[in-house]
Amino acid sequence: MNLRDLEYLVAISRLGSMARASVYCSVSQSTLSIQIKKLEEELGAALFERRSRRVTPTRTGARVIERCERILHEVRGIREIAKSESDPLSGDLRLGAFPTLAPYWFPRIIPLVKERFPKLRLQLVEEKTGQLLEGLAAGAIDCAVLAMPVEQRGFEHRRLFAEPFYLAVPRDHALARKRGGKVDTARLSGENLLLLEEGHCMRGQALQFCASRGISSEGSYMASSLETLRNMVAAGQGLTLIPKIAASPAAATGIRYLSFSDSQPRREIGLFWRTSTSRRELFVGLAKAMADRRIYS
Amino acid sequence: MNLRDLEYLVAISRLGSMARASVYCSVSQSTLSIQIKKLEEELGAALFERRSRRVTPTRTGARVIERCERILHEVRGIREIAKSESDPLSGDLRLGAFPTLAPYWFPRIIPLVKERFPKLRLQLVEEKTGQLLEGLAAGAIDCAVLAMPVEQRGFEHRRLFAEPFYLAVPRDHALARKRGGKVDTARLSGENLLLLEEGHCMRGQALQFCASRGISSEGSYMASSLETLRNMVAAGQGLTLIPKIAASPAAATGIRYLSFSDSQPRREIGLFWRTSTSRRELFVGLAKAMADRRIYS
DNA sequence: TAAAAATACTCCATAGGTATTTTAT
DNA sequence: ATAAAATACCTATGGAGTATTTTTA
Repeated sequence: MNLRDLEYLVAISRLGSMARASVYCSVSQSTLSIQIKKLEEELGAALFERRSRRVTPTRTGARVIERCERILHEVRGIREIAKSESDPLSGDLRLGAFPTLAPYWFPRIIPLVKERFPKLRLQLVEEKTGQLLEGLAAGAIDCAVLAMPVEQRGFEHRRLFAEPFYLAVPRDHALARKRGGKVDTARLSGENLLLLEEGHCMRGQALQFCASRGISSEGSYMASSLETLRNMVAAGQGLTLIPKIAASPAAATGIRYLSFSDSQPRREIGLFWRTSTSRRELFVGLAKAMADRRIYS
Repeated sequence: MNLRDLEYLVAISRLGSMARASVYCSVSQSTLSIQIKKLEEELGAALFERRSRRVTPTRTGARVIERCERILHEVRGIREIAKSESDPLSGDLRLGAFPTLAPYWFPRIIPLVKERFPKLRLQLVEEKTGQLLEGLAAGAIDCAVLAMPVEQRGFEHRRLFAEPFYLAVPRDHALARKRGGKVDTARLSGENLLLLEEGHCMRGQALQFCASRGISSEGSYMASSLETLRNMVAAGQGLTLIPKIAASPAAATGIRYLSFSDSQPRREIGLFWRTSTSRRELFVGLAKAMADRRIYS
């Protein structure tokens, strides 16, 4: 059996004649005659009654042809799907980002994607880096915005931007009074740096920052979000690092954000996808658009 | 595109590997690789992502494979239909009969068919001969019980039985008093023979009977059924012919049925089907069973 | 290095064509 | 006599095989 055979069946049934159907199918009459005969032999049942002026389906044939029509409809559906998604800039796109970036960054790139890739249906996924990598590897996510570097193999990426961390201090803290809003890391010894809980990539970055500068990070409490950290700082529990994108003035109640007068800690952000993807072209384009766009308003 | 290709798609998707799917499909790995590539080219879309350890469907591929599974399910359905109906003694059978036979004969052959052709689903159609011939020719009816001869070409038949006509007379009629329940056609001149309306094959038979024996048949009223004719006879409106099968004692209220002492009028009944049918075997068998069965209890 | 897919080539089964015969009206 | 399907015979496309190369972890 063969999809073409099914088309023959339907055509013969519709036109009531093998000769006419052969014209419709652009094959010879003998081809139809032979193919139908073969199919009947394969199925072990007569599908058509050959009459003098016309060919009519048998009862069995009629039931078979009904199904053929459904099948051919599904096949047309397959071609439609392929056609509509053959444009690499269309279709569903599941984009992941980690929690200390996602809520601040997603709102800014949604309009960008809408404008530059209007046929893309964007689905946003906020997960910690570990989950994102799993999802990416499993194919549940198409691409993800991650802090670099990423150890796991099998991914390709484009760098999007580097983002500085600010030091968040209580408004009434001694450091907050430094003019210029800058602080020297040497001044931080003895301060308590508040950290996010395990699993957040930013926790690692903060720990690295502490380690490289001999700062204590024996946080008695671990926050599960930047917002909690911010509240803790405002409540005078300690200091913390806040990525620039999350340090909007509107969220500065009771807090001052200081940059560093010596070396600025930062995170490098990239867009990652599976090396094996068939949508590489799209992802490269996306990354380019995302890198071009000014993130900080 | 090709049904086999669709099976390949599904197998690869299920097994996550072309090599494993090739074993499952009993073809070589290269065959799958090539066929899938061709299909992807034909559709203009990537269906699988080739990764180092496994092959996974792309978004498009997943949607296509969904449809493939439906299609393959329908195809299995086609094979099922063919298998279940490949037994010529099974399936639906639309059997027609004309109105002066159908209501008396159908009840007697239903048990016969049930017993001898248990897998046959019998559908009974009662129509006048003209309609039956049309339905038969159009394929709406598979076979029909008709009074012979049938002029129209394209049909084959087997004779089932010959059925005598009785003369129905009012119980108090002079003819009813003849001993032995027999009547000579010579005694019928001057009697009024009641007829069925146009379209009933039995009307033609009755007219022929009248013509061949010089009997008047200027019926002022034409009945639409044997039951009406019977009522009219009982009411003393005239005489009529009644086929033996319809002349049960239970239906004899106020009526006597007489046979003829000279030549007995009769109708010959046969089972007819299209010459082009693919179920000839079944119809011949059916006719044989019907002819064997004693009709009159 | 190993495991998988892709490629190169060869072969042949079969869909398809043309010409002709058979069948049924 | 005509119109349609079936058949005979030939061609060629493309599905499938084996052997090998490429790719990626």
